[in-house]
Amino acid sequence: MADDDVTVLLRRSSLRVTAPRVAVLSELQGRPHSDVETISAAVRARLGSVSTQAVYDVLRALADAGLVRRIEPAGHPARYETRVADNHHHVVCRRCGAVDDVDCAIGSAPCLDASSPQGFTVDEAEVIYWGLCPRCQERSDQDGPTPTKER
Amino acid sequence: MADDDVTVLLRRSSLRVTAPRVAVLSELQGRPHSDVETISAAVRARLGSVSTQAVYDVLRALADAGLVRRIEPAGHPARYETRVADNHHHVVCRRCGAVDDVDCAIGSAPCLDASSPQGFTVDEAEVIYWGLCPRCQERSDQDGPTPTKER
DNA sequence: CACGCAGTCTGGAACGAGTCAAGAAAACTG
DNA sequence: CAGTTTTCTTGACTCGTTCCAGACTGCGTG
Repeated sequence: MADDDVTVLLRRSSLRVTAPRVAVLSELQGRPHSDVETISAAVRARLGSVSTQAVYDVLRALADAGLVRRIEPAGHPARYETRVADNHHHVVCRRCGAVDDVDCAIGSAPCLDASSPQGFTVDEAEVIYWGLCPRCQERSDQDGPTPTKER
Repeated sequence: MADDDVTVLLRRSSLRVTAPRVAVLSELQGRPHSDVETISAAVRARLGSVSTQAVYDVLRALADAGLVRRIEPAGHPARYETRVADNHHHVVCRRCGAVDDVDCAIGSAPCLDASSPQGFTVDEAEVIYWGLCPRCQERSDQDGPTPTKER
């Protein structure tokens, strides 16, 4: 997606159009499920120098505006993705933390009715599948036993 | 559950029976979904003094042995529970972090088949429902608008 | 098209949860 | 019980993330 389109996206959410924002959003399109460090590196490669703080701020602004979704798999730093319109879930590799999309097994969001437990008001059902990515499956066939729950 | 029973549990998993372990496990039975701090406090009230580190170590040992399950809701410290035999899920309050059990919507574990996405080997489907607990619903009716995604 | 200010960015300090390391102190083994 | 192995204590430290104060800037207004 061209930077122009990203600009339109930002404007449409009444967010100021700044270089860091354009860069973050644009880089994120090409690298779904990146963590802050990866994003920072990409943004810096493009703009020269951007503070880590700015990246955090931008990501928060984008997330608040609904342009970006934050994923926080237990035991791994947060990831971000731009695929935000639909209701999909994620597979996370126990060993290397790789993340991939999984289309919703059931239907529309929240895709599972929690049977209104204990008076809670539920507005989102988050599903995370845990397992091993292809690459790590290979590795564990060779060296050593399957990792246990890890840490 | 009496400490004797807890002792048996530990032995059965070939874990050494130490005061901190008995205390942690036993307190956890009465307080499901406690975080480390709560557990430490309870254990100290019972034993006098136990280092935080010991609590972490004990919890890890128990988790590795499968006597305890660790829950890590994004943005909240880890919680622990002793209900491990069945396959159930959790509701988490966006505002106060309260956790409650939800019986599995579908069937046995993993209760949702990830349609074997991108070659991942899936061994667990984790479901977290996000919402507001009864108490926080009240509070938000009064003071101020519903919290957005929080943070 | 200069002005002004809310909204952004920089750099650095600070924080909470959790981990690592080394030695002292217990729990099983025979 | 003496020996061996595991666990607990203490304290320093990492990592991801947030907070703060001040400098800077995109952009609606006059």
